Amino acid sequence: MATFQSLPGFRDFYPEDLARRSHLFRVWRQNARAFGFEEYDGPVLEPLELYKTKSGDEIETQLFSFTDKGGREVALRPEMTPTVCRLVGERAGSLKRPIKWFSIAEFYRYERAQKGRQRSFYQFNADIFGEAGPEAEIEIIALLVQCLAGFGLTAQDFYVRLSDRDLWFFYLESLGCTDAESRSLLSAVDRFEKMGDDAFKGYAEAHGELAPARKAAVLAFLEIKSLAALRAHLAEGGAGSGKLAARLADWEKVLGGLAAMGLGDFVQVDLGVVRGLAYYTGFVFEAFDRKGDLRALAGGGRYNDLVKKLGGPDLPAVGFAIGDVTTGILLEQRGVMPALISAPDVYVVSGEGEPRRTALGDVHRLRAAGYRVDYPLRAPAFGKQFKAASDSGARLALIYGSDELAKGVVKFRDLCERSEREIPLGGVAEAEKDFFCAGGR
RNA sequence: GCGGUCAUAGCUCAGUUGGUUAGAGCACUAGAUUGUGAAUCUAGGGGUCGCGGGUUCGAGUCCCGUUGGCCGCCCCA
Repeated sequence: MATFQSLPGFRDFYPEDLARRSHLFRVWRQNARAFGFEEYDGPVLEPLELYKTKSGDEIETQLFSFTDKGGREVALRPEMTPTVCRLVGERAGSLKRPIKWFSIAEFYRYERAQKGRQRSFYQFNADIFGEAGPEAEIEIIALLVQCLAGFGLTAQDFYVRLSDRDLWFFYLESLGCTDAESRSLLSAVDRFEKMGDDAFKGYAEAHGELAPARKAAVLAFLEIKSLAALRAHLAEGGAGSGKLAARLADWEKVLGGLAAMGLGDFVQVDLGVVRGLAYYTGFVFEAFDRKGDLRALAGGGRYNDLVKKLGGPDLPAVGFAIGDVTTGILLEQRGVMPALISAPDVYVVSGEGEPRRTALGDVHRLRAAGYRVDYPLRAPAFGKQFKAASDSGARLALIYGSDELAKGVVKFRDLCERSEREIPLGGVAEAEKDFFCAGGR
């Protein structure tokens, strides 16, 4: 049996594992629909160039890529964003705005697997296209919160850190930074939390030592953890700059909208988050567990230039993705992963011969009516069958024996109450209906 | 790509300074039990001890390599 193993970073999903995964998908799908998002999907295999165009040539080292038999350079999808940009871009002219789409799909990345990260994983992706205003951020962040809160997680379990790459650029510009310097500084900000002062080494190498005053300004800015602090900081710097003032107004809208939805406790201003991805153009956000011992649960932001860059029309967009691996770990940790046992509604016990034939007729009728019905394929002794009925987790057992048949009845046993009554043959479907509608389920 | 650590049954593990045919609990199957439930007793299936090589009269045990898991670094769309 040890001859073949699954590939590193790829998981087997035994029924109990798949039940957990399906639980995630169910909650995500249900909430996305509640928010008015439509589900889509795309190909698992895409042209390698699609990802190189979006992320640069180096990305290939992180991809499952190969040359197909037709000589095409292809890659298993490592993310959904380029695909959905293509889909939306192709029909942008005929799609009603705003375009609110979601998907649940499997992705592949050729990376070293570790805690919370596999080479194959699933993501819920949600995006809004065609709305450039901060109203789209409110909607997408609210969905992100609900896609975690929907499991029973609270603001004590996780939170969303909200930042803004535009704000950073405008701020650095007001400090006199060139565009190249700003980009380098943002990459330092991204690493600062983890690396401390070493994060600025890359900047020093490229642009010379960072002036102390400028560094102090950057550090003060990334420490900002509230809207009030941001407001005060910008006022202090005499941020009369129209750009900064306009961004601040957008911040007021986003945080005000989320507060109005009752989600204020889930969102934390945190300019220390910038996300390394160069394609983000405005607000960026990441969801983390409050204890901080897991990697990011979800990440997203605005990417107004990407659809165009990938060959589509000029279409503003904002979106996020949640992964199944870290989310699953968090749900287990917080004890909100339900016990997902798959029990039938009814277990049918029968004798051999005529009783069994009668039972099979009812088994099928009940199944066709939508009940989950199980029975032993090869009927063993009655004692065994009762144990099997009990083990199955079914609420009800139906008993077809020669004694019952002789009387024209079926025994209807409530396995929880351990009570039993007789119902007339042919009245089974109706009795089930009465039982389960009365709250027997 | 780099470092640490681990690997015995489906699961959790035991296995003596290297010594006969590798064990236990749980789980699974069957019987006791041809009509009433989580019990008990009995029996059974399931292992090339991750894989390969070396040392040795003899390796689950010692050595080397390799693959895989876990943890961390790089990266993280």
